Amino acid sequence: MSVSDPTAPPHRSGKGAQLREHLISLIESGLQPHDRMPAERELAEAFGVTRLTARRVLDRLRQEGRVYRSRGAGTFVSEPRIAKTVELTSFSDDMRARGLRPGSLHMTVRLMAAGAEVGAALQLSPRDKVVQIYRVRTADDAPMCIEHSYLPDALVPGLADAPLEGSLYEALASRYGLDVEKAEQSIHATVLDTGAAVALGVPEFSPAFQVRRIGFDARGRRVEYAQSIYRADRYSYDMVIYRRTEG
Amino acid sequence: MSVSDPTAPPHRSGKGAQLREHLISLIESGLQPHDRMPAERELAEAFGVTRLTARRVLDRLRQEGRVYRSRGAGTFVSEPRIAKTVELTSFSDDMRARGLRPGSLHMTVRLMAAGAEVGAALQLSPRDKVVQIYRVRTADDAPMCIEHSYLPDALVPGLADAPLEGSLYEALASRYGLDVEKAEQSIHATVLDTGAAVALGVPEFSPAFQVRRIGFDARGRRVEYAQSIYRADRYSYDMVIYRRTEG
DNA sequence: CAGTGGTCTAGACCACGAG
DNA sequence: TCGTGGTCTAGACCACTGT
Repeated sequence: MSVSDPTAPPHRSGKGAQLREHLISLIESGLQPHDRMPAERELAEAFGVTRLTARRVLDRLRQEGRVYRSRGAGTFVSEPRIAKTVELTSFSDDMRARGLRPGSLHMTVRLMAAGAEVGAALQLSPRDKVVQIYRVRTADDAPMCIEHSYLPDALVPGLADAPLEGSLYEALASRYGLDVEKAEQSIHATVLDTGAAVALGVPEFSPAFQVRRIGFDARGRRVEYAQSIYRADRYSYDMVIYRRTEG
Repeated sequence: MSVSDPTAPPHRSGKGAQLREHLISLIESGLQPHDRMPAERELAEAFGVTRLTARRVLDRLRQEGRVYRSRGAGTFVSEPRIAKTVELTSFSDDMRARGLRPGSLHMTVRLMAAGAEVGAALQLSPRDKVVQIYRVRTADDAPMCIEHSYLPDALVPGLADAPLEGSLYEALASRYGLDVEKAEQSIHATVLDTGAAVALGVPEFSPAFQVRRIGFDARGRRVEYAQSIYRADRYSYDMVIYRRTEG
């Protein structure tokens, strides 16, 4: 069948992925918002797949907010997305999605004991070793947020010795085979204390987001605890959310 | 086949829904976190459904964060959720999920011209009529947020005359058949001005969330524009997010 | 009424994980 | 090697929408 490419991740090949690419280009260049998409049976015949395959692709596009579906009527192009779907992204990807160039300042990496707060978040003993990464993250070279990340040293041996560049998540994947698949995140509104205000280059007591995040891999292991402070004047949290489909 | 019940909404009946109920009770009472769930083929045979049906149910449980899946290994129970999945909820449901009793103070309802900001958000002419609903929302009788909601008068005729109690979304569904299925939401960190601080009963310049939301129905019509200010000392935004499954 | 999406059946082959 | 999830085929009946 010559369908498989052992180096490709799941989803990348397969008929569904090809149909998906076609539909996305259709949405982005051929159709207007609220235009009707081809019906499931139509797509199935035109692309030589079964209706189920066409359906899965359309369902995913709906989940992403690109189309909406109405039983008995059809599938329709959504209005252009002004906000991103809620998903887990690295700071780098997040900034690029906003049209900004990500960077880092003042990075320090060190090995330390987890202590109470980090230990509780990562479910380690307070005496267990963690790698702490401190960075001032920049967007178009201006400070955007202060980030403290903590990773269990047992999962990332030697990380403290090899300086990392760019995305931490990419480094975790390539060096340790660790993929952060899920995160629990809590966002608070706060104001900046003196130290944070200086680091971000804004006045003291400016409004800010405080984000605490625990990252999990596919097996449910706690891989990362991150605490970030974002400048509110440059950052807003935009999302598309859906009502639960059922009780 | 006697499967259908004309009064039941989609999903409520059907073999998938029954299997789902069984699996949820399994997760909540029979299994521990990281225990393996029955395999797809096993469930299919035990419940007299095809593997595809069992698979859809498990996939949905994964999407909700209740299980995680690993190719070649199996499907496993997730750790208890300490944060809610991101989904569109009414203020009332949100508060109840946090174990608080929702209420309202100082509600006023009036008919007004949309004007520039509301008109742009709802894609109406600035001279079109909208219903404005102002409420101070309470949790356990203490102020939690200030909310201004705007709805196109053409979609909710007479809403301004009949006082509403409880959830706005429930009233929209029961009186007008309007279901808000999707929302675009933008959250900013800010500090309270004098008027908002007085209404919420906290000091001036206290940190706060400002939330702007546009609600859409299943056909993509703009049904609601809401602007809310939440006290940061009582409110945090908690969520579970997932990494995109593919490029 | 015809056409649409929602659900389901009964199989199949593949890639991956663990023993 | 064997069981798992991931993908796919070729049909079917139902509920709902719009004409």
